[in-house]
Amino acid sequence: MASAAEAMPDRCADCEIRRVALCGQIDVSALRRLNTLSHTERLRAGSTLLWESESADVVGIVRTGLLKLTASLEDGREQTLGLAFPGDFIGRPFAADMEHSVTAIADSTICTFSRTRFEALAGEVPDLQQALLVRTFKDLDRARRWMLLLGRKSAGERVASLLLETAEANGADPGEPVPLPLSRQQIADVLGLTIETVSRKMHLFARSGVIALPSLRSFTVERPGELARLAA
Amino acid sequence: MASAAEAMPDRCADCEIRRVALCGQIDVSALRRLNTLSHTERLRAGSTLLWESESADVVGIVRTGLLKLTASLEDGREQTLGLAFPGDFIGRPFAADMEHSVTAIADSTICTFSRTRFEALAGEVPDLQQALLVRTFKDLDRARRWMLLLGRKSAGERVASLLLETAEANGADPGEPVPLPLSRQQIADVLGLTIETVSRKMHLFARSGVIALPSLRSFTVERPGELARLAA
DNA sequence: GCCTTTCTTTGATCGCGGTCAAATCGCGCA
DNA sequence: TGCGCGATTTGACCGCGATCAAAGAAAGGC
Repeated sequence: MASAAEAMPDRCADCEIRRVALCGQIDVSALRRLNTLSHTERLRAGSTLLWESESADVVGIVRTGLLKLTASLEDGREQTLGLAFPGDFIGRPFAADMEHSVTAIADSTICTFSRTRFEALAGEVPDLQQALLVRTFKDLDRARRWMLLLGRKSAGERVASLLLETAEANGADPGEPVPLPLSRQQIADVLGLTIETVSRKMHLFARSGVIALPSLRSFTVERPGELARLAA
Repeated sequence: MASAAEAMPDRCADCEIRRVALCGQIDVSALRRLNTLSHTERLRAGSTLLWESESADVVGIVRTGLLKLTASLEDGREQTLGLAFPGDFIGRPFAADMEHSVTAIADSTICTFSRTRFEALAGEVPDLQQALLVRTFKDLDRARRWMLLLGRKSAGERVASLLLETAEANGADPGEPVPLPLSRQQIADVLGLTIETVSRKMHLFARSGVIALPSLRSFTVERPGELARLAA
């Protein structure tokens, strides 16, 4: 039994993402302080939490759902810069303006914190700052690996790469259906392609027996080795 | 006059990058501790300091020169993921393996540190860790902005963007020559294009009077507004 | 259930940028 | 100054992926 001084906040006690998120890397007293700053934000699919080139006064940790980070050109062309899964950190401590928008793809809940108060707490809790640093390095490496895909891979290689990563992230065995949380347009925005090209390549792979497409929002990997080869 | 206890290390006293680098964000006593860990590494243009997918036991701060971060596919296609200018931090604290190579483009000098010792010091000096965090956020936003270029911009827009950024980074006025530290191949690797396309677009802009190409390794901006428009 | 709306698929065509090839430039060096 | 080699430019051509257009399939509303 934990004493009153060590009690974990109710909201955190049964939170499954604590084992993968920042808040699982700090001790209970720091967690209690972090929790006093936090508000739970519920976001419907399609609504935007933070806007590109506007100042943002909140940061947060994704609790449930799925969000995308995007940047756009004036003429409307859009590129998805990354996805934020449960446990991921969003927002920019120590910077006023956002360089990208953050929009919910699925209904999502986010533990949000005042940016300035989070910054202050990070300054006082080295474990928190270090966990955030390690996570940011991972995000940077993820972003850079995606640059190789965007700069040098063909359309087929891009689609195969995404399918492979999705299947692996789900730990799916060959033949087992893998949920696909993104629409065709969202896949195109992630891969830097058009919706038509995405559709064509997926059905090309399906016709050749590498994958199957049992429904719009799922797929199965029939020949993992071949899919890996196609991803280059 | 500083007392002996506060004396700045000789190597740092006259170092011009201290005002832009991590080492300028920490107090003198922490700087002295950091300095005791450091070795000066001299790198000839073309030689590689850190290798993709190999473990790295050093991190460092670029002092002079210019380096590139690159990732490759098995078949030899290469993408430049970023450039490291004087003051930039390279390497991955808290991670054993590199996800990209770090190669000198020009002769360079780097203050290097044992990765594990740097990690230990960062844990003891919150200012150091915070400065590294802020720098990493900036690197992440830089990388993500480049993703928009790689995913959604045309060849002409990519070339114009690079020329514009280079001119702005040099604070060059219209008509004034801007040094171009990259070869055509290196430009192509940064932009996700081929050398032929880069050459064609640069000469197209020169013929239309937007820029001039007085030498292979320099250019001038003749019509800044038009160049900005071309960058989209 | 049926209708509307939106998303996806498929087809036809076009143009950008890659590929292959050759000429030319520029720099180091004898 | 002329030579040699790598880097750059230029040309010809082609294929990939974008664009435009239309049909088909799901999803939501009444």
